[in-house]
Amino acid sequence: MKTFSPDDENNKKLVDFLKKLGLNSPEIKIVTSTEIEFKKGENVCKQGSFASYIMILKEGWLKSYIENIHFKNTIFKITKPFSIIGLSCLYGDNHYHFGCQALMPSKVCLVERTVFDNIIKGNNKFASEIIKMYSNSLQNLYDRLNSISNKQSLSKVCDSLIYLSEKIFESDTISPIITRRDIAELSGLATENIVRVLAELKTANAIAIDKKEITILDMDMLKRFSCFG
Amino acid sequence: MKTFSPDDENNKKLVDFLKKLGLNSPEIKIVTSTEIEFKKGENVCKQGSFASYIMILKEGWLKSYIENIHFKNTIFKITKPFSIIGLSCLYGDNHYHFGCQALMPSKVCLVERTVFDNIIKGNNKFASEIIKMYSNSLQNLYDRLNSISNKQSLSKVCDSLIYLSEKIFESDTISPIITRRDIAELSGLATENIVRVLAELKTANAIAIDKKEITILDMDMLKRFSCFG
DNA sequence: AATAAATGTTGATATTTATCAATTTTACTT
DNA sequence: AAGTAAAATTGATAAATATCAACATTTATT
Repeated sequence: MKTFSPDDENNKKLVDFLKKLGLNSPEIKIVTSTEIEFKKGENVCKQGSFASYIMILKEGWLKSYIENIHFKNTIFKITKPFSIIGLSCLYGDNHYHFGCQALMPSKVCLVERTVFDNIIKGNNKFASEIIKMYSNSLQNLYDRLNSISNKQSLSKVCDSLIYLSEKIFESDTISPIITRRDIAELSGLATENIVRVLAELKTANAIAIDKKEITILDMDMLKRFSCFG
Repeated sequence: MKTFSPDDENNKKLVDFLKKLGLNSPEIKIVTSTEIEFKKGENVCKQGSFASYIMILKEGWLKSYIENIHFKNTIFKITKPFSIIGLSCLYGDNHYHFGCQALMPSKVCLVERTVFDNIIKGNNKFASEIIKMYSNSLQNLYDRLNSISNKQSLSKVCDSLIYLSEKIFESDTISPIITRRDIAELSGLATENIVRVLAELKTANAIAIDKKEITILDMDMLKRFSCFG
């Protein structure tokens, strides 16, 4: 008698995801052969280090960020399964231009860059799907840049909350795995200001706060604040 | 007797560029069939409008930017021939997520999105080259985000000058087609601050200013300021 | 369960940058 | 070449945000 563990279930979903991207069974076998576990807070990749791998997030949550000299990070993406991380390093100067850290215990498949590249070159459907991911990544970065570069704190925080709710958690509730500091680094602000803006939004009944969990009560209001600048 | 105009010369270079990307003669014919001229200051594409075309810059210079409600733009890229613009719109929600304007009289080849997509799907070498461009675009956006989100004005301006000198003009001299306002929008600062920081850099003998033309005298110093944060 | 460590919160203050206003210089148009 | 428009510059001021310090709360560890 065969028993199904949560892991089997997850494996099946991963294979489905990869099939939809156009990979055949041998290719799927190749890209899922190396699996690594990361604890909460562990570095999945370090900015500046040699970019040997493209990573496929199989389980857990990650944050990708750019770090500057004074250890002040800018998070530009939160990722959930199943996502591919490191596409920007597929070509270029061979180094990761960003850091990536696990927000909770996570499992990641590592695929050597050259292997990944060869699959792309031999599989048009897959190449096309990868290009779609690049398009999305660029659009996401444009959105971040727009928010961070020419808006004020209230709008920035609203943008971050909208991003987390709509794009990441697909829920009114933002998981407590996201800290105030994460929101700060996502918004390009200091943590203390996040706390203050969140308090404002709570007073305006736009959000509810239960310890670290934030629930969006009035998305329209957040969007108005976001547009207002 | 055949006479060569500057335009013929330019056509030849464009064809060479496209050949290197892996396009064959019929494909080159297709992507260069529609050519449009833009005057200085004209919109090449407008943020929010329907994204029908991928654009190939054949002659001139363009700036790509994100505009917010209060008409405060953030330039994220300056482009010179030969560059492909609009790759982020190849898939997705069918709208340009950025605006693009001619910095001087420019010529652009328009390629319908679907046509471009079909070529990618049938030409592995070209797909691979396009993916390289996506990688570069992402890396450039990471750099911009890093500069704009967690540095101070001096460092931001240095980043912009380094970008313009090394990546764009490939010269110590930054062309006067770049205005103070352009540098401001590239750095995420107000124009008045750009003037002040440039004056500072001039005093420090890091740059020389002749009207609108800026010459970098001490790149090392700029890089130190850039890193300092 | 107790303790330590990390995260969150609040108020006061300093710093940075934007804005505004006035003027000069440069570029464009006829 | 004159006149107009656009861009650059300067100083003064206002606004926004970061920083610092002190403390509270939550989470992790033994």
